[in-house]
Amino acid sequence: MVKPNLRISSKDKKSKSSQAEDESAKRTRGDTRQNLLDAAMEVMAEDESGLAGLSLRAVAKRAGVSPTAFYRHFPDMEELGLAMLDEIGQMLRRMLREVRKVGDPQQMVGGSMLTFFSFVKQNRAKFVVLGRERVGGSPRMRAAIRNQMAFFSNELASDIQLMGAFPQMSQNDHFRLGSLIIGLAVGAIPDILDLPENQPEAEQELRITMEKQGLMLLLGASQWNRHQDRETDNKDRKRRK
Amino acid sequence: MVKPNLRISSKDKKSKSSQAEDESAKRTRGDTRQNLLDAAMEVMAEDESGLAGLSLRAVAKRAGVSPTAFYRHFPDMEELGLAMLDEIGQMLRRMLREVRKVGDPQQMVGGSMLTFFSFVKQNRAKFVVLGRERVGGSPRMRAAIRNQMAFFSNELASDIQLMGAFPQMSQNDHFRLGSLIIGLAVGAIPDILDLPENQPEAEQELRITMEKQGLMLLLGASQWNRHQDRETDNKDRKRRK
DNA sequence: TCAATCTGTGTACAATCGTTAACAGGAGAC
DNA sequence: GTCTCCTGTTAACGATTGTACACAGATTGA
Repeated sequence: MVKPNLRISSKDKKSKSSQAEDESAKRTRGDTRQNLLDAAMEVMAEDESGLAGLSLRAVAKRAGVSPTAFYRHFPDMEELGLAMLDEIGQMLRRMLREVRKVGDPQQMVGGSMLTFFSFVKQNRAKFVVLGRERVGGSPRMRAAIRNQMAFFSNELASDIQLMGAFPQMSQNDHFRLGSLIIGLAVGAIPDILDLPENQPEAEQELRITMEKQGLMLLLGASQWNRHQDRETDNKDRKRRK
Repeated sequence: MVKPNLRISSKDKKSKSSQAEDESAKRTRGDTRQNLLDAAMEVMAEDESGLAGLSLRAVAKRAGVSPTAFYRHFPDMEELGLAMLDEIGQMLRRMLREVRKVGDPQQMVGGSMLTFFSFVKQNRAKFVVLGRERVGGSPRMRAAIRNQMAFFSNELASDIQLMGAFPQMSQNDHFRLGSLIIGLAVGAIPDILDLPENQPEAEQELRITMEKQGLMLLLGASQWNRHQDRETDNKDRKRRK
């Protein structure tokens, strides 16, 4: 089983990251590093290339800075990518905190989909990066993303376990359920991102589908042990810690 | 591999590349178009960029052809990408045919994961393209992939429906189940592709997880209507073609 | 106060990019 | 035979790329 090794933000210097989304204002003064990060995400979201195909000069120009200034903050594009991932991780943890307030699994899944939706729409660029680099990025990038996802699967799993809804389900299977739910959400990212703008019914449709699918998962989990028992629990006693 | 080569001062440039790779045998003569397609997929699989960041010249060189020859077959890189998708679709349909031989849903899910695994490993480059362009590609590309996936969800759904395992489940919910399973498989693509080479136990672990997750889905589906009935069956009047 | 360190600038250069243009060999139709 | 596509070539272009270098103001520490 994957052990999540969460990479905490490395540098945490001023970290006065402005939450305001005003494009022009936030670029006017100071923190070039942050501007470069934001610029990179913007360019990636508009343009249709991955981090690998991202032009250093384009990023610098978008950040309102000369190309060579880039090297003052990042030795590499990949390093910038990893820094982006830190930001994305923070955002995701914020999301997790919002999801965690509920105490009932069923309600939690339903509500989670709602928060997930709003987070994707509010942090569009970040999710573009996330979804894109998960498959296309460098090995380091992919590994980092996989870690993030494993971390969330774990958190989700232990949340559900603490709720005690499925008391006989093993920890491993709790984790599998968690990663199943996370996978459902992550898999829906491209669908959410490509949602037609002025057509709320399509969004509603997708939302309902996701909610129903989430409930289906939970329902399966609730029957899991019963099923496992009937199946004369064959090859699952190999590791149960 | 020996071209006519009757120009006066030819440089014999491909003497090196013609021997090293097993792949190069198939592009010795004839069908340049196919060679370009294969070359593009190879470059994409090795390189870590999407189709957008793919160099026309690199593809041409890999195909053993001059850059300008590209235009004889494709006006555009995107057009080549769509052609690639056609090939990928064929491959997927081949896979579907192999999966369909089973008559029992539970067995089918278990077996499907196996065939899926072997297909991913056998067609690595194609799955790299598929997973990557699903999120990062051009709108046309993304739409085409979404279509493919919807097609497969549909096929899978009607297969399951024909088996009659969940008689009271609506067609819509059958479709949701289908896309849930497809999503599970697609979501696992990056995990499978990144599997360490010489470590079969990790692969086995992933396979078990996928199988269990698939079964969890089915289990949830089997309880679906019971649950729905209890839930004061809300409105589910959507259209599907 | 002087010196050092950051952080930005502009210039420059070699590679590589996509694309156009002119041209040549081969194959089939006549 | 000739004529005409089809498919490949080389040469060349202008643009854009990443990066190295030298330099300048601003901040900081002594």
